[in-house]
Formats: sequence, structure tokens, C-alpha cells
Amino acid sequence: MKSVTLKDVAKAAGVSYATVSRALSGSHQIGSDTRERIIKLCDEMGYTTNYVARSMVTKRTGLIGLVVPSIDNQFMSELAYYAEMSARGHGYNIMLCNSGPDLKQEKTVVKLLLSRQVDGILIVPQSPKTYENIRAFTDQVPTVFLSENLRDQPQSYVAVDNSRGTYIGTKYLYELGHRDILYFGRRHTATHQLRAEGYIRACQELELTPRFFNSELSRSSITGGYQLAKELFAKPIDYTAIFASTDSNALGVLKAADDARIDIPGRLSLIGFDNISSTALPRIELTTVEQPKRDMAIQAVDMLRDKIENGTQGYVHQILMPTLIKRSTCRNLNEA
Amino acid sequence: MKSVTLKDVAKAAGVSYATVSRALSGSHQIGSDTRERIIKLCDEMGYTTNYVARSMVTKRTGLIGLVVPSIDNQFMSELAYYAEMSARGHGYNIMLCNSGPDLKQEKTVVKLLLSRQVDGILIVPQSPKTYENIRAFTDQVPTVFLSENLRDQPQSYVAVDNSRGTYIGTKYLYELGHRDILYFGRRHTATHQLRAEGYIRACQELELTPRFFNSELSRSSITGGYQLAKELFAKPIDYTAIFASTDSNALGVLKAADDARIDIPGRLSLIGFDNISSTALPRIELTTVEQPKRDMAIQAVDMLRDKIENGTQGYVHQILMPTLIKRSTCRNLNEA
DNA sequence: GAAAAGGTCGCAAACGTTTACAGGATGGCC
DNA sequence: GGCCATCCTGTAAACGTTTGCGACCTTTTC
Repeated sequence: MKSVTLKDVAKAAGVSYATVSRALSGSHQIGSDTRERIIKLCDEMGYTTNYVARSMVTKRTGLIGLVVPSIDNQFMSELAYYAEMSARGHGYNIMLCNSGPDLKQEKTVVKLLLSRQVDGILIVPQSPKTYENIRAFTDQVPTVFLSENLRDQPQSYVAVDNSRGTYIGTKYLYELGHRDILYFGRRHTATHQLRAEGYIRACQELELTPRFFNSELSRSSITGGYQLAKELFAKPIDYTAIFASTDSNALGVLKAADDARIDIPGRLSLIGFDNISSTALPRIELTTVEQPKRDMAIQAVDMLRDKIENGTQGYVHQILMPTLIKRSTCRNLNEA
Repeated sequence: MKSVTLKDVAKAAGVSYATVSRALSGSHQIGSDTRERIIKLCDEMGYTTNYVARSMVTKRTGLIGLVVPSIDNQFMSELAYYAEMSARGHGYNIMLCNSGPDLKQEKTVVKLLLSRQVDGILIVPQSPKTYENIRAFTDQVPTVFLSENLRDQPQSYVAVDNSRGTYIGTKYLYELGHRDILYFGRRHTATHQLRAEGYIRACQELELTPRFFNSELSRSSITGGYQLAKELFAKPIDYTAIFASTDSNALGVLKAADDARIDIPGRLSLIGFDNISSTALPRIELTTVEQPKRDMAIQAVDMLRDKIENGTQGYVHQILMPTLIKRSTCRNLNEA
């Protein structure tokens, strides 16, 4: 239980513990013979450096706080995977916090992370209000926002080009012969405004009339999409394709369509956004717009590292390109 | 950037910093008037206690290391969600590490976690070899294994009753009229041996002959199950139901069946194990055996807390009950 | 009214490192 | 042989807390 300290191996080696510290840190201020002797001794005695003591003096913990609304969400867990791998590769460890659905908890965990002396924070915001919610802390520690566009907010973030995502998606539908495309889902966060905008822009170029079906859908869940789609399918269907603002919503649409015996893609084409892993499942095979989660995570930690290690100030926005993933839920109307 | 310390507020309050520390810690060794004055002052000055300094003297970090093969896996991310929530509710934070597929990395992260001075480790092992892989560390820090049965190993763990899970699953199939049930998938870890045993036990009671189809499937992935199932469906089908050792495998079977135009559940019934969230998706609706992930996570952190806070020694095994989730992939043969 | 008891608070040590500074030894150079 | 530079190592301070101990003051008790 009692772990061995620098002092212990110093005594065993017959040197001061400063020397041991130097041997381990790879300082060149030490004879190579003693260095090797000490390193071997550390190995034998099972010494591992105590990070908290080190942090005490270096004032750096090598910790990155990762706060996500909830890690049991495919999108976030993928992000978390790549973020952790990348961070650890650069000598950082991840402290994970779920911020849940309410702002109070989000604020609490961020405060907690500060107490923990993390070197930086990576946060995927739970709502548009997140920004002002944690405003008081973001200037105390390097912070980068993940996956949400903050638009004109003075914050650093990395996100996909959401507008372009819906743009290429509706263009694809157009190429397939669709002329009546319904946009389904959320619109009231910055990200979703952009997605709606991309759709509108494509419609204008293609001389289509944009059409929306949405309510105050606060979270992009399958059940939320399902209930909303049930309302939708109670009315006559005078469109040939649905662009869902989110894969989760699309999955809900799929379920409601199956309930209503509406054939997808036979009668109705469907396209989503995010490319969460469920979309690739057999019998689902949802056509969707991919967010490059791996790149996003890696770039986010790079951005954060830059702030931490180089003290880079200012707000940088990293926008990544989305790609279209063609699967089986869109029908080509040109082929009779 | 420069955060305010105990000393700062002590100076402002005109007391020694020991007094401030006591005011915050809720010690009764202090006048209630000064306590309130100090607490208000701390609030105004924005003081938050520095956990690393505290850890230095208390020799407790309030950190729990969570190591999972990979967090971008539905089963583990659900586990992680509940573990983090529960841990934080008890004053602990989670340090997340992916151990990846190879043992070397697993060992590395555990060592790292020790260096980080975590109070305890929660680990879902990546393979049966994990136990001996990290044996050297598990007696240096409280450790509990999650989701994997270690059987006679001297380690604490929480897991479902895997044997009972397959037992109730095959009994269910029997009740539905199935007499030829094929067990599909992994068998070579302790957990999967138990699952196979439960199946065999049920077969014996019901006077069925157990039948297996599996190879050296090392990981329970969808694609692994898919490829294996392709082999299977190349041969004649002389059974009416498949019990897949894992939901992921079951999903692979589903895909292969669709490819081969084998109707599920019309021609073949299918049941899985784990109840990962994908199984509830529209068009999938896989009947499966649920691992109570929430309870498992909560019990695991409780167990760990007991070891940490009470210094409880010895190895305790917590076995939770699985439940059957009836969905749409099993056909009732009794109904003509 | 004095002693005991109890309540508040300050002093200082300790936790395990890193690192600036100083000191000692060694070697080279003239 | 003396001096300087170089190389190596030790000393000690510092990081921000917690906490045992002792000191002081107030109150109680006989």
C-alpha cells in the first residue's frame, strides 16, 4: 500500500533525491553512469512518480476535463474515444463528466473541474445557453467547444460545416429526382439554424420551395422524432423525401413510417445527419451526412494543447467538411 | 489566470489560513460568526479549494480510474455513464482510459492511473488474460472488475449471472415451441463459458441436444458475427432458433440472414445477450437478455467505495440477475 | 473567587516533488 | 602549478493545503 518515494530510492542509491529526480526527468545535468544506475534501481523498487506532488510544483496537472451531456450517446462516446486516445498520446489524461440535461449541473461540473486544476476543458455544450452559463470560467482555463457552432461568440470551437452538410444532402436528393423535400426537426440552436440554412440555400439554388415540419423539439432523441413523425404522418404526404436534422430524429421517423406502413425508401426517401454508428446497422442503413468525429476530436485536443502549452490567446474556429454517406434510404426517382 | 488561495482570503479576512480551511471544511472548531463571514468572503473572492494540494496532505485524490477496452461501445458507454454519475454523487471523479485491444496498453494505463494516485480502479477487462496482466497492481490499489466473471480468481467483481441469462433465454425459446436451438458465438472467456453452460443446462433439463456453432471469435463485433453467420448459412438449416452469445453477434447474424433471404423471425428465431441500446431500434427489435447496466455500475462503485473508505479487504463477488427482454425476433411456433 | 472545562484560533509541520542556486571535484589550458 | 571552465551533485525553498498541538479567552462550577 505504502508506495515508494523519491526519498526511498535516493537513500538506497546513496544520493540526494534531487539527483533521482534529475535522473528520471532525463535532465542532462547528470552523469550517465549514475543515471542508469538510478533508473535501474527505480525499476527494481517499483517507483513511479507521484503526479499530484509533481503538479503541486509544476502547476500543471496534465489533466483535461471532458464534459459531455451524456457519455451514453453514440456521438459523444465516439468523440470521447478519439479525444482520450489523442490526449493520452500527448501526455494528458481525461477527466470525464456528464453534464446531464440541466444547466446547473453543467456549471457545477465545470467548477469542479477548475477545482481539480485541469489544464484545459473540452466541452460539448448541452444547449445554446451553455456559453453564457459557463462564461465566468472559460477565461480562467483554456476551453474549446466541440461540435457546436458558436457563431459570433468569443470562444474557440471545432465543428463541421453544418450548413454545407444539409446543402450537399439536399443536392443529392435533387439529383435523385426529388423535388418536394421536407425538412424535419430542430431549428433553434446555432448548429441547427445552420443546418436549416444550408437546406434553404440549396432549395433556392435548385428553385425548390423549402418546407419545414418541426416543433419545439428540445433534444434530438429517437422517441422525440418518433412522436413528432406520428403527427406528421397523420396528415397527407405531399413530398417525396424527408431531411431529418439528426440521425436520432431520422430513426424516429423510420419507426413512425414503419408503424404507418409507409415504405422507405419506396414511397419516401429519408436522410439524416451525424452518421452515428447505429445508422450502419442491418435493416437500417440510413443515408446520412457524416460528422468526422475522429478528426473533430483530434483537432479539438490539438487546439486545446496549443492554448495550454503555448499560451495561445484568441478565439479560433475550426470548421471541418462533412461528407455524404450513401446507404439505402434514398430512392432514385429517375430510374423508373 | 492566477487563482486565489487560502492565504489570500486569510489575509483579506484577517485570520490565519488554518482558520479559513476549518471554516470551509465545516469543522466545529470554529465560531459560527467567523465561519459565515469567511464563507461569504470566499464566495466573493471566487475561491475554490485546490484539490491537488489537498490530495497532497490527505493522501486521497477522490479519483477513480475507469478503464474500458473502448468507450465507443454502447455497452461500456452506458456503464460509464452510470458509473460517473454515481461516483460524482459520492464525491469522486472519473479518470477515463481506453485500454484498446492489446494487453500492453492495458497495463500501461493501469500503471499510469497508479501514478496519478487514483483511490481506486474500475476495470472492464479486455480479455481473460487481463487478470494476470495487471495482477501486480491490483494489490496496490482497490480494484473491482466489471462485467466479467473471474470465477475463482482472487478479485472483486460485479457481473450478471451469465449462466442464468442463457438458461432463461433457451427456456423461453422452448416455451415458444422451439426444439432445435443453435448456440452461436464465443465460448472461450469465463463469461462466455458460463453463458454456454447455462444453455447446456437448460437443454439437459428440457431434453434437447445442445448444438454449437462457433470458431475462435475473439471479439464480439457485428462484422465478426456477420462473417461467421455467412459460413453458417452456407449449410442447410436444420434448427429453428439461434441463441447468439452477444447482441453484436446477433446483429451480425441478422445481417447475414437478410443477405441470404432467411426470414427472421419467420423461418428462424433469434435471441441475443446484453440488451445494448441498438437492439431496441426500429426494424431491429431484437429479443435479448438484459444485463442491468445501471445496477452493475452503481454496485461496482459502491463496492469500490467500501474498499476505499472502509479499507475492506477480501474479495467479494456481486452477481446480478438478468432479465429477458421480449421483442420481435422470436416466433411462437405454437401458434399455427 | 479560583480552578476546571470548553470553545476559538494561530503556529508549524507535513505531504512528494521540481528546480534555482551553490558548492565540490575534475579536467584542460597556459 | 594555478586558474578557469565544465560537469556533476547536494541544499533548500516552494507549491497550497490539512491538522495536531498549544495558547488564549470565556464560561461554568463548586
